[in-house]
Parts: sequence; C-alpha cells; structure tokens
Amino acid sequence: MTAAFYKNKDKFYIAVDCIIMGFQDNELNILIAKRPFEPMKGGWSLMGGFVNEFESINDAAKRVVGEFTGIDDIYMEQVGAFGELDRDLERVISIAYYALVDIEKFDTTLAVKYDARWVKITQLPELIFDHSLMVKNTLNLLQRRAAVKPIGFNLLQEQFTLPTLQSLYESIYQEDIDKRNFRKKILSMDILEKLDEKDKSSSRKGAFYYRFIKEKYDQLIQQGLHFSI
Amino acid sequence: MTAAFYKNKDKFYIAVDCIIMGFQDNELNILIAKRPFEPMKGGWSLMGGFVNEFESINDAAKRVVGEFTGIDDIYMEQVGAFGELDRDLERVISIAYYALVDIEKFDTTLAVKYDARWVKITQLPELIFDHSLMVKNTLNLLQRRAAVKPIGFNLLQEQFTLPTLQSLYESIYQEDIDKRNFRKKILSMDILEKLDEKDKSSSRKGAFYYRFIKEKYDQLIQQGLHFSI
DNA sequence: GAAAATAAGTGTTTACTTTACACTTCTATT
DNA sequence: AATAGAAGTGTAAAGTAAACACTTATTTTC
Repeated sequence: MTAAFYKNKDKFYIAVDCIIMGFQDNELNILIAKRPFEPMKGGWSLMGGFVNEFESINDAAKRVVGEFTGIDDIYMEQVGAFGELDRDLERVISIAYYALVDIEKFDTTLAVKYDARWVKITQLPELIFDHSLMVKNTLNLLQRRAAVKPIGFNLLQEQFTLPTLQSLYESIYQEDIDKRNFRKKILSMDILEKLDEKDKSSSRKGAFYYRFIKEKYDQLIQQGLHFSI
Repeated sequence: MTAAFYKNKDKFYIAVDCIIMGFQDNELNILIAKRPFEPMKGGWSLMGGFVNEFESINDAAKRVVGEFTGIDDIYMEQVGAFGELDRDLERVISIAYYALVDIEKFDTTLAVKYDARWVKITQLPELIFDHSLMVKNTLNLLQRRAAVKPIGFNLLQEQFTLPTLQSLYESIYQEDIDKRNFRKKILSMDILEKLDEKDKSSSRKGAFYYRFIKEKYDQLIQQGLHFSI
C-alpha cells in the first residue's frame, strides 16, 4: 500500500476553540463573543478559528489567541478534542485550548472589532455547541494544574500582592482559602520575591508587591521538591 | 455569511490512535502492531484507524478498539489531539485514546490477523511518529486518574486478589507500595467484597479473591467521600 | 508425617501535612 | 486624635501518610 491508502478516507474541518482566561475584579474572566456567522449566528461563543493546512494545531491555537487578544507570549494548554456529530451544520471537529493571559495586555480595540467581551466565569451565559462543556472541562483541568504548577502567575502582572494571588486561587478553586495557611504555604516554597513597594489601591495599609522568580522555582524542582497549593 | 463560510478552509484526515492497555504478568501491557502500510511500514505502531464522516470521534475510538481486541464494553478516555506537521506523509491529525481492557477477554486470533502483540510498558520499542509521546502522556494521565477513580478494576477480571491489585497499582505508578498501607487504604473504603474462594496459583497459602462493588463505590461518593490510592 | 519453603495476611508508632482559629499593625480618612 | 478597614502574623489539634517485622496457611520435600 502507498499514500493511496488514505484516498478513500473522509476529511474534516478542524477548528481550534480557545478558552481565553484573564483575571479581573478578583475573578476569572473568559473572553467570549457574539458569533458573526451561521450557524448559530448571534450566539455566545468561545474565540475560535480554523486550522490551516500548513500549521500545527498548537500553532493554530496560538495564532487564534493572538488574533483576538493582541498578545503573543501566551501560556496555553490543550483541553481536548470535541467531535460529536451535531456540533455544526458542516461536520467540524474542534480542539479546545485554554490560554492564561495578563488581561492588562489585552488590546481592547479588538474587543470592539470582534464584538468580544470578558465575562466572569461564574456569570457565563449558555454558549453555543459544546463550548460550555469545553469551559467546564477547562476549569477542571486548570484546578488540577494550578495546584501543582505555578501557572497562575500567567494571569497576573509581573508584580502582584498576596491578597490578589490568594483571590486568584480562590477563583480557580471556587472556594475560600484561609489567609494564614495560604501565605504560609506559598511563602515557604521560597519562589516569590518581596518588593519594597506597596499597592495602596485596596486598603489604607497597603499590601506589599511580590514577584514570581522562575529561577527560584527551577531550583525548587531541582531539589526534588514540588510546587503545591 | 452562510455555510459557504467554510468553503475556503482546509480539511484533514483524522485518525484515532488507541493505547490499549492490559494487565499481565504483574505489569501493564500495551497492544502494538507492525504497521502494514506506508509510510513507516513495518514500524511499531499503536492500534489506529481513521474517523468516518458519520461517527463521533469517541465512537471511532470505540470501533477501533473493538476491531483490534474483539471486546466492546471498554473503559476509554481521550488523551488528546496530536497535530504536528511532520506526523505523516499526508497531513493527518490524530486523537489519542487510552483503553483499559481485561486481557483475558482479548480475542487472540486478532493478534495474528493484525500482527499485533502485548508488550510490557517498561519494554516498549520506539514507536512510529509521535506514538511514544502518546504512551508517555497516557501513563501520566492514567497515574492521575487511577489515584482518584476506581478505574484500575477495568484491567482485572471480576475476581482478583489483593496482591494482584497491589501489583497493578505498582505497575501504574512504577514504584513499590507497602503491602500493609495499601491494604489498609483500599479496604477502609469498603468498596470491595471478600469472597470465600482463594487463588492458589501464586502461593501455597493462597490469596482470597475480592470483587469491586460498584454500588458500594457509589455509596462512598454519595457520602461526600472519595476514592484515593 | 515432620520440616521447610513461600507468599498472604496483620497493627502500631512516628512523621508530616492540613486545618482551624483571633488578634495586631499600618495608614488614610474623618 | 479617633476611626475604619484591609494586611499581616503563629500555634495547637486533627488527620493523613509512611515506616516497619512477625505470624499464618498451605504445599512440597525428605
């Protein structure tokens, strides 16, 4: 047999649908848009696009997130492939990726261009096709990942306060965390650097800024230890 | 815009590649075969097939595993989509699934038909394309899943001994487990039923058989408790 | 039929991790 | 000078995980 072996096989459109997450007002937000074309025109949808012949699926996802946010150094991970029959008019198999972005870097002119907006994860409307399922699976995956890898920092600016970091994890796990226990744990890993500057925007006392130091994290791993929240 | 929107998009062959796992000789085994066609003819390969137009990707995976094992009540889970450019001569995007089967139910005539064989996971040869990566990701996923869900039983016959169950987990985690701690933990969940019969095949004393009772597991969950090894 | 061989089976102690919990400090505002 | 409000701090108790060695049941051997 030769390449002709493939000839009688079916071919499919492949979409990438991206769960683009940002952190705003102490909550995870997801970028969604009104779908501009049929089918399901006008329905709320994740940001998506089609895979092109000469790009990998990972590259396609990176491209799509770049198109819709203007950001291109992005932490992404695949959620999985979704391929039920009734997903679309034409058969489309979709591969979902979540992306963690610093919402401050978001190019807001693109929100206008694509009729997109950031919506709190707790207040998402019903999304088209299986997009709601994709979000559900993403949150699941994110909860497992964020517990053992320092990926949460991708959602924050370089400098952040511990109260902010804590509320990020509270939003990811959707449950309250004890302030003392949280600080004890994150600081004991010695992967953060305390800065002299304070953020005074949310209290009179002000909260000190910290930075995540990747080198210190790498050291931790080299010692056979693990990140864990 | 209408369905015509899709018209200028590229289409792709979609394969499902299945990491079919069985448990034999106290070790996880994976079913692999010599590839019968080009490209990479003769290379070691996972069991795979192409997705057809009128089946979901999950159904395609079930079909493929059925074809190669003769078993059709199968625990499966998607590992993820693999879509690098150099995977094949023609562009093929592949979706990997792992399947946990009771190797006793395996139809051995199919092994002959497809030139397939069970190979210990610790002794796998280099596989074609990104199949080795798929196996690696599967073991990773399986380790995380098996720790919190009672999926290991899918690899065993209905009756099994605790020493067998333990060696299954040891093979999944690729590390030794303390016998007393293991028994304490698994028995404390009260999801197994001890039978009167013994397996005398591997010791003079013989080891009692146990059965996994799904109803007891469901009860556990209802009580807000969790399976955990 | 007694002794040996071998895997199955059994509890307790120690270390570690997680959870629960309340007051003081800092600083802007009144 | 007093007040308001979030930031910041430590300890004790409970629960979980890890370490560890001998007895039991049965077949095989002599």
